[in-house]
Amino acid sequence: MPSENKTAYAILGLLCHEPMSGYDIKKRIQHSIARFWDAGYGQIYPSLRHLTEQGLVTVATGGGAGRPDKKVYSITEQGRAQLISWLSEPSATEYVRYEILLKLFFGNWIGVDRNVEMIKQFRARYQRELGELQAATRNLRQVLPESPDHLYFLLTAMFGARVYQAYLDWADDAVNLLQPSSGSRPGEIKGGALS
Amino acid sequence: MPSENKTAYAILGLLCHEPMSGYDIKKRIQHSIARFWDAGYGQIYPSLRHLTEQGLVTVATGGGAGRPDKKVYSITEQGRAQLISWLSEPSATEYVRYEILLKLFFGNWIGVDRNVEMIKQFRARYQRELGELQAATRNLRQVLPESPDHLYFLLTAMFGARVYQAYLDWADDAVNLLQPSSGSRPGEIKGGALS
DNA sequence: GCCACCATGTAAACAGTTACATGATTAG
DNA sequence: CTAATCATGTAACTGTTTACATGGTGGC
Repeated sequence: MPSENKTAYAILGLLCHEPMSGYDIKKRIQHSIARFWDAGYGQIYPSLRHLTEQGLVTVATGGGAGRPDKKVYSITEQGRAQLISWLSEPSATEYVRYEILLKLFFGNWIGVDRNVEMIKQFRARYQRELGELQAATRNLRQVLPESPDHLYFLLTAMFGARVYQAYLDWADDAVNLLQPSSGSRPGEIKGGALS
Repeated sequence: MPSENKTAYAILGLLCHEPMSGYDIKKRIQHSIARFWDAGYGQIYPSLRHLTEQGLVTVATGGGAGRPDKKVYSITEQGRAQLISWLSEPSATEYVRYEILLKLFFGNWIGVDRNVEMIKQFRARYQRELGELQAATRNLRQVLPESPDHLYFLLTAMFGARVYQAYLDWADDAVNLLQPSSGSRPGEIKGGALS
């Protein structure tokens, strides 16, 4: 998907908060933006080299006692300006790829039970994730008054919570539609999204 | 994203219903699976060639009066078997890329108003799409008793409706959090996803 | 005559994943 | 001693988008 390397902006954004190594960036991504924008080492290291060549970040090698090969990257004034400029532009439309829906769309070629099983697995996955997200959301809301810098993190967590909850609600609707026998009277569907 | 060409399975699935040209496939995708699995000509035509080479589909050139260069693709028994085998496998986890959340995550570097504006644009986009989806969903539900083959299409439409509604709800929460002044009392947030 | 739509494709660039390669340190 | 974690990177491959190229048909 050619655009202008959004992942590099993600890295720039993280470095805007504090200087870090590529390894640190990966970890930071993991428990912040990975749910909606993930990146592997195969993207991070080449991006850091590219950003360095462009003068948007600088490197400071070594330093840490006993581990001389650690490279700490810092954002430059130029990099900061570039990031802010990008942040102000309107964002591209969302890109999603739901293999489960693709399979389900052609679900009439396999048995109902197999489709139901797939949906239930999907549901279980996100029930777990929703639990974690809700805990994080509650936590962030509590500390908001003291540290308002967590506001934007909270917003993204809230997004996840809303969407994952929608996943669960849909999964329940779907199973009820496919297996009208188990649990609800035929034709009965609860929830407001259908009315 | 290496996997094993899921888009080819999408094409196979569409051809399983009825023989079509590459051009027809593109249009069919547009108003069926594009919301969760889109594909352009640059993927469709090469995929069709590949599928033909593998013997999963066959081509019938010409035929249509006055337009001799139309190629109609049909799925083979082998293709059908391959599709069904794939449908039965567990699906990979969902792949998403939300540029708006990436920008919002670094929202503290730009003004609150700009973030709010971005969220409102996001909201407007999906409000429109939700309207269309809900209309389609209502329609599909009505014709379900006569034509149960639309069941799986309905399920994917319901998914979209649920998720897009979640987008709208989140957008309202987010704007309220960022601008406590306009419309609601400070600290007040409606909706169940936060409690 | 022009524009929209039908219809097929290719090539280049870009984005992203996976597998590989290397080696130091630390906790059990 | 061995497993996990720290730490950096490359190369090959796959998937996707975009831009380009071509030409016919039908309506205004």
